[in-house]
Amino acid sequence: MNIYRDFKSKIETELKALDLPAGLDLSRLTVEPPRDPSHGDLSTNAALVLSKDAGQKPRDLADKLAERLRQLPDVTEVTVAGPGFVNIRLGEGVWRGQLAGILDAGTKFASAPKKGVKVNVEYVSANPTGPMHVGHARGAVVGDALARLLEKGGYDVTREYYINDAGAQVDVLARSAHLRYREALGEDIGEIPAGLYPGEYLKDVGAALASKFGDKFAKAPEADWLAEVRAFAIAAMLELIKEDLLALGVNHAVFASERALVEAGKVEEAFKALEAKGLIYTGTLEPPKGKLPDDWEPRPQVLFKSSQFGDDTDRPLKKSDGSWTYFASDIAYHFDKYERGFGTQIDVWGADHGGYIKRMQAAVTAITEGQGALDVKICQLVNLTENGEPVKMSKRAGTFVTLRDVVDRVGKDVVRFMMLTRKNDAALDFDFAKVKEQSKENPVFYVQYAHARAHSVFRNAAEAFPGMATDAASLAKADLARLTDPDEIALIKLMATWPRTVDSAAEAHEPHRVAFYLQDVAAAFHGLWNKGNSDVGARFIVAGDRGLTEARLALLRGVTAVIASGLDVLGVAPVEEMR
RNA sequence: GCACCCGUAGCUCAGCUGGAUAGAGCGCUGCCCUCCGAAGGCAGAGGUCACAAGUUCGAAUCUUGUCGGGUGCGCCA
Repeated sequence: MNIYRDFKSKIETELKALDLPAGLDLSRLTVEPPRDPSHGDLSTNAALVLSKDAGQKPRDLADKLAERLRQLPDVTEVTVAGPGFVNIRLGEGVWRGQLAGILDAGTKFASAPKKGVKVNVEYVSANPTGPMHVGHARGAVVGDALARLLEKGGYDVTREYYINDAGAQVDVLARSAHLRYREALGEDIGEIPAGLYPGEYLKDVGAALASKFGDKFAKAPEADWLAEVRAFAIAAMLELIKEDLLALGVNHAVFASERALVEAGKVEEAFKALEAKGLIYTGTLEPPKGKLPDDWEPRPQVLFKSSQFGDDTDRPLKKSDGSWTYFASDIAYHFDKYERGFGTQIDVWGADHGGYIKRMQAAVTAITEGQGALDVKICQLVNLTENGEPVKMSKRAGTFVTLRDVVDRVGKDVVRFMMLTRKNDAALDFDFAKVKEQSKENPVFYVQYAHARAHSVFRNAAEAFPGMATDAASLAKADLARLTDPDEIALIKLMATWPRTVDSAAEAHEPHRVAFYLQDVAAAFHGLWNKGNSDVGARFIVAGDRGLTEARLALLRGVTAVIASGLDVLGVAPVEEMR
């Protein structure tokens, strides 16, 4: 249920009855809560948007529309304001009905009907060469919350992880693991040579290799063991990564292997598809302006005409030794996703990949002939601090903060919520001390506290009114007409915008909006609560008035449902007590 | 040099894809607990939305330019 959407279609119906020219463009028509509640409950810009095509002055058109809207049931007042806004006020019964609907639907309240649209969200996709660090956490949370948000918005979502297991870095991994393997066999390997991964986590892999292969590969030339050791090490690293992701509550349905893609000939296929469209040629790129790389020299390369699709320059698909670039296999991967039915694709990348967006979108447009759409969400850096002091991170000094460290220290719910308190493309501060603080400065606490506070009332109600049922189904039968306080109605109105929030956040691919919405709901709730401090009659539990108490508990039930529903989108568990 | 992101209250940030008098937290000032959790709330002060043009009924939001900050920039993934 979405009251704003319902009224939009009602308004469209009334517009049709106004005898306006046919074929009006209604795409810009909006029905939303006005910023200033004193203007009304709903506001539409219909007259402003349509006046030109309708050949009427906005105010005249607005007056005619207003006259018709006044006839609708539930509408108590319609006014025309400003340049031609039509403001509608609804009876309180409508809002109480919204609350009843929330109690009925519970956490499913804002779940949109299935759209039958497949969306692929690819996120994390960290190289399988070691455990994940904090930098990966944000992408993991943003991607996962986005997937949950889209599901709630009615999309058919697939969560995917692209394993970069075909490049040079996994060969380095294999060599590093082989060294640890010799170490496990008792050899003194000394210092880890530069260029190899020094991490301790590879010791386990070395030991496992030793028990699996014995000394079979100890003295063998690299060509004999590279493929086997590489596959073994990659598998081990993926297990590590999956454990870390699980600790964060992140679970991908599909792990797509770059190597498998290459071996299946998909890169070749994608290349030929582009070639057939005349988008491949051999040429020499202009040198980059400004600082030239030291070893720059002009070279002919196999290029894709990405500049025809909005990119700044054409991009190479093959290295000079004839092998594919990473870009080439990435095109194949995105084409593969398209062929698997994903017309809408979303990638969540780290900030350092910003320069890669245009070429990837160009490639998707080209190879799907404009049918596929790729949105890329870039996650900016997370600045870790402890009481305001930056946490220094250095791989060499061993002060490297892994994702697991952070989750173990503050818990997955705190990490998840905090990562969503900023737009993904803005940098984020994460202070170890602050995120555990129990005060209103800490948004995680503030929202959880609201949920817990409401539950404390349910617990206390049983004492004040023995036998009173506080479950949603029972409270739905309460006489909601007892809710007359303007702040109570205002809270219901805010809850009624939850489906709207889901829709718009899902459409914009912006899960952070949910986190902000929850803070608004929590604030409205805390405000209502505090009215009870000075005015005993304003409390939720009113001694001697069972009916009023039931009605207010119904309101609280609605609040907990909306908060729990919102937290669920973020992947955060609601708490009922905070002792 | 080019591209992308950013510039909103003293500070940290929202702003519902163009709407009406631009919001919240922190900090500052003044209030509210014999009482459901004060781990909270109420009120006040604080703004040329970096700047300048443009688009239109209407711009923090879209276009262009300028200034300031960040990131990236031919065979790394």
